[in-house]
Amino acid sequence: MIYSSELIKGTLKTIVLKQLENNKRMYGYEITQRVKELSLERILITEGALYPTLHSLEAEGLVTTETEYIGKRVRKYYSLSPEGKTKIGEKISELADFMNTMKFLLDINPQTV
Amino acid sequence: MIYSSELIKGTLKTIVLKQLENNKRMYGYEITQRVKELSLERILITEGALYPTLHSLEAEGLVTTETEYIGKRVRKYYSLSPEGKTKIGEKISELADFMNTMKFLLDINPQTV
DNA sequence: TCAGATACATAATATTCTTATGTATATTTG
DNA sequence: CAAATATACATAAGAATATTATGTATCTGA
Repeated sequence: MIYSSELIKGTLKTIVLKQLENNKRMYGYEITQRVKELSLERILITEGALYPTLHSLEAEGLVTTETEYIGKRVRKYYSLSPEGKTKIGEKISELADFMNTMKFLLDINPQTV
Repeated sequence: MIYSSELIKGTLKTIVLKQLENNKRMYGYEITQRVKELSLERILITEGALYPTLHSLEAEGLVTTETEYIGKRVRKYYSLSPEGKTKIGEKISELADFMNTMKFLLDINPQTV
């Protein structure tokens, strides 16, 4: 089951920044594959969503980039900037808090996983 | 702290439908006030977001409406349709599942609340 | 009386997604 | 070895849905 896209809206930047926090340096395609794998195929980030998001994060100064060539193919690596490192902590706190509020609002009981 | 609007995107219909499940019959303004109260002022639904959403839910057949006059002032009550009752269960399941995936992706530890 | 709350609605604008398209290289498989 | 698939970037048109602003009107409390 793939999550409906509305759900992912609003969390995409957080997901991307978190991957960069975990892995130091990643390129776009790698992020989509990693998230697909970690989410057991349930979060599929399309290219049309990913690249504008990465460009936006760069414009906000939250990530920095380095372009490399692997053979003849270009690859653009992204890393968290110092501001990005601060931001990801804030975003995760806010999301965690929001999820607790949603659980309460929607009567979702904690699961024993 | 008010949640950033991006977070609420994608969950607004679920929040509204859940309130209607809990309270059988509510009008728009009442929903905004109830959600504001239950969320401890952290989820503020604006009118520009609420009314188009309610109209959309009606167009989808998930809610039915009755208009009443309280004195001279009109009030439009919303109730879940049978399809809406089914839908809210599905939406909450999906959201609960999504939140578990997000916790895992973002290394959010369960809180002892 | 008059400010603020109640109660609906819509329009212009912004954001951000989906879907489609474009370009190109690398790898796997029949 | 040819063709399909995967890798890898990017942008544009269109859709969905939010913000912000505006409009109308009634009710209530200080």
